[in-house]
Amino acid sequence: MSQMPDFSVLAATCPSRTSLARIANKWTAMVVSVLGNNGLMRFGDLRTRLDGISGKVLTETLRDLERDGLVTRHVHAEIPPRVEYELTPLGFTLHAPLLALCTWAEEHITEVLASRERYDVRNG
Amino acid sequence: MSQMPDFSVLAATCPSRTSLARIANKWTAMVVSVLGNNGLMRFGDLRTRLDGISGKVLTETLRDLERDGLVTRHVHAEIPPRVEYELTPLGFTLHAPLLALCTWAEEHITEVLASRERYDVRNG
DNA sequence: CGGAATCCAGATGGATACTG
DNA sequence: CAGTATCCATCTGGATTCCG
Repeated sequence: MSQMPDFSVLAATCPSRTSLARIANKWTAMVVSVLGNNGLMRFGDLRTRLDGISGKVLTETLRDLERDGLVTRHVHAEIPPRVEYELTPLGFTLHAPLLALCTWAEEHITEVLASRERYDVRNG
Repeated sequence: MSQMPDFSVLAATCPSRTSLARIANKWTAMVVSVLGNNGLMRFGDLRTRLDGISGKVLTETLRDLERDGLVTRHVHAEIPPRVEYELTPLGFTLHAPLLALCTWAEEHITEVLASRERYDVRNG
């Protein structure tokens, strides 16, 4: 039978690590979660939903996701312009895992905050 | 019935976003994956396993994980010193989700690389 | 051995102004 | 509206050195 090359994110020069760096990222998790929940979304709506993100960072995040094949960009020839984004099938395979991270953060923040307080009291 | 406060990572000032920023991170994903697979591990072994990580970054990552209650640090009074790390029960709840991200990167890197090439040809 | 401290180059990210 | 371009402050992370 044919042999798949062995990729490991643990190897410093393995290309898979560059992909991990993109998906294991705060904004990526939020963008993929929101796009996965809502389907097609305009740039501006995405920006509003991801409270606090700057236009520059959202643009860069979306462009990187598009480059990796996780998001599709739809430009409409209208004035004013309308640009919409949606997950590709590949991107959608990340929706559940990344949404899980967002949900984890929300569900466990009370424990995390308590741990931080204990840690900060013990130390400086 | 009692009411849980609503936490949302989508809200810029919600503390859960600080927790998401910590867990949705390349090195966190790798550290938690490796610790979850191997149990108790020495600092040096972890450093060797996470090929390419600098001592400084590994120290900081582990300290932040410890502060958030995801990792425990065990210091042994020996010469030379031995320091071991392991996931807490809370940290272990992240093992499967974060390992899934590492595995995703390895399993889909071929598609991702192909997409990057197409993108780079179309654009500059 | 497992750090802490220091130094420093480069990446990141915000604010602002401008454009099709 | 959805960017792009520019400027600039901050953060990140590597390399090196030193210590218990």
